[in-house]
Formats: sequence, C-alpha cells, structure tokens
Amino acid sequence: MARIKTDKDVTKKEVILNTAAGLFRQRGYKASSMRDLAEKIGIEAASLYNHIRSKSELLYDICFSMAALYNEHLESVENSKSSSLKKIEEILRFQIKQMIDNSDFVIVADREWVHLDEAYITSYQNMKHNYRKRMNHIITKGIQDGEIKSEINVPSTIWLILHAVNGIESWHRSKTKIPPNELEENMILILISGMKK
Amino acid sequence: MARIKTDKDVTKKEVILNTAAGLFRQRGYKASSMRDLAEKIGIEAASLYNHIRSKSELLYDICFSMAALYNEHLESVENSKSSSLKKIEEILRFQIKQMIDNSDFVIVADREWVHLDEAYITSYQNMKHNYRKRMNHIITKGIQDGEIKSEINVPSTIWLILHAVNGIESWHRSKTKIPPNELEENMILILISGMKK
DNA sequence: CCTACCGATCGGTAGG
DNA sequence: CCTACCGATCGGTAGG
Repeated sequence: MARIKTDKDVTKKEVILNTAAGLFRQRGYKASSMRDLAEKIGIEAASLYNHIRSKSELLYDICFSMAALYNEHLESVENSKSSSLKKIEEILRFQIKQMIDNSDFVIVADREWVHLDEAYITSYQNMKHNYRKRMNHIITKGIQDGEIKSEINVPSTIWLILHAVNGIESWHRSKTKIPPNELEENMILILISGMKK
Repeated sequence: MARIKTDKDVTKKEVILNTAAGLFRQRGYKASSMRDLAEKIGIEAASLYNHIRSKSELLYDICFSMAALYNEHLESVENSKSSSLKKIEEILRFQIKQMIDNSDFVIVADREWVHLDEAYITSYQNMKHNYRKRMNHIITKGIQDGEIKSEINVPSTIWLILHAVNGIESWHRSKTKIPPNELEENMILILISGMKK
C-alpha cells in the first residue's frame, strides 16, 4: 500500500527548495543555516526535516535539476535543422532566458556546486564537461562550413560565451535597469558578430 | 619608541595571506576554517592570531588590495594617449594577466566579497561601481569618436567584458591546456572585433 | 608558538 | 509541526 503524495506535500517541498535557492544565492550555501531557511518560511528548523532529508539534498536538487534542463535543451538544439551559428545563438538565448527567469537556481548551481557531497562532485563535473564538449562540436562544424572564423580558439570561445551569460546576474542587482530583451540582443550582437566569418 | 617590523613579521603575514587566498578560493570563505588554514601552514590555529587580527581581516586584505591594484591601473590607462578601443584592450590585457598570475586573489575578491564585514560592503560596492562607470566613459568616448559600434549597449558590454575574463579561471582547472597567450589573443580578437565599428 | 578552553552556532534527531 | 536536545565545529582568548 504505497502512500500517495497529496498536492500539499509537493507544494511544500517546492516552497522550501525555492526559498533555499534564494537564500543560498544571497549568502552562499555554507553561510546559510537551516534556521535561517526555516525562519524565512515561517516554521521551526526541525520541521523542515519532514519534507527534506538534509541540507545537502537541497543543493543536490538545485544543481541536478538545472543540469538536466540544460542538457535537454542542448539535445533539442542538436536535433534541429539550424546552421551552426544559429544553434549557438539558440543556446545563448536559452541561457539568457534561464538567467533572467530562473536566476536563483542558475546562479546557485553555477556558484555553489563545489559544496555538493563528494559522491556527486565528479558526476556533476562530467555533465559540465560533456556540455562544453557538445558545444565544441557545434562550433567546430561551423568553422568547417566556413560560417565561423577559423582563427578562434574553440574552448576559450565556449568559456567566453558561458561566462558572458553569467554577467547578466549583475544586471539584476544594478540600478541602471536595462530591459532584458535589450541586454539579450546586445549580447547576441557582440558575441555572434565576433565569431562570424 | 615605535616597534620596528622585522622581515620575518612581514613574510609570515604574507604567507598566511597567500595560503588563505588559496584556501578561500578552493573551499569558499565560509567553508574555510582557521584550523584548516593553520594546518596548511604548519602551526596551531591559535598561533595565527599573533600575526593577524581575525579571519575577516584576511578577506578584507585580499579584497581591498585587489581593488587598489585595479584602480591604480585604470588610472594609468585613463592618463595614457591611446585611443578608446586601445584603452579597453589595455584594460582587458591587464585583467587577463592578473587572472593568470594572481588568480587566487582575483577569484576570492570577485567571489567572496559578499562575506566582508557589513561595515565594508558598501565601500567595496562603491569601488566596483566607480570602476564600471569609468569604463563606461572610455567606451562612450569611443562611440562618439566613431571607433566603436554605436548600436551596443554600454553597461551590458562592460559586464560582458568583465565576466568574460572570469571565464579564464575555468581554463586553470581544465585538462585541455590552452597556452595563456593564445587565450588572451583569442579573447581580445572576439571582444574587440565585436565592438569595433 | 603552544595547551587549554570559552560561548555560539551548526545540522540533525527523538519523541510527541 | 513543535519542544528539547545531541555532538561537532566554529572563531577567538587567556596565559604561559
């Protein structure tokens, strides 16, 4: 007789996860205490453990759900009929959109994954490495097809792209509010035109 | 009768600071304990306090020494006779050089400054804001002079540059070793040619 | 530079 | 979901 999860169960865990993501982003994983988290939600620290197993599980869920999302998207791009440069643009637009709509999860996964339990670190690193490798294939094909400058160094270009997107985070905290779509178009403009042959 | 610092005093504090920077980079400021730090140096935790005042002082020294260094360099660039685009290139080369030669300090300052004592946070944020404002002036002049694309959004371009440099850190950890100068030239190539009119 | 130790805070459990 | 509490670890001090 399996216990059936009610809607309430699901919702509460999500509330905890979302609140944790906001807290971890603001103060960092190690500097965030379960007491802080509980207070933000309005319960006692001990009560959290009716919904989650541990603090480290929260970080695990944040990091691996984002990794799954990014991998899924990359796969759909790989299967599309677009040109290589267009594929890179699609990846860039997806990442920018995630950074804007879902910034707590994106930033925490990117910044705090080093605090994952040791058992998961290698697996997470492999996923990141694999993601870059698949981007490498797309760009390399773009160079072969004469679409992309052949002088560029592919791995460092990938890092440039990946870390440029992280820059959007500062925009969030900034006083000089730039409309998200303007930021997106500007980033596409510089990076894509910088790669284009 | 002022006490005169011997060479040994200076050296020991620097050893502590350098070791701390490496540790903070690896594990993060909050996750690094003074006992870990002492062990790396080969003394007891209590002995650290003959050379430093507190853990937070270490972070303060790391962050504010880097801020001073970057500000000094920016000032020398502002006073040079180069064109605006050349000035941006000089700033970029300086930042890349720092990231390669002095990566522990650069990365810790960039990533861990949020853990500074509250009394220093505002001051540090102001320095960062001021640095970006001065870069903004240089780029804006480049646009007026017809050197730089007028379609680009200046603040988001600055963020793009600043965060692109951070990408070099991954290179450090990477297996695919790219020579530093190749990385530097590639980054200049994409970013500067992306901005150029 | 060490031994010994402090008060505070942490993640998590027991039991209801 | 709460009260009560645990063992571990933290930054830092006293005193030599």
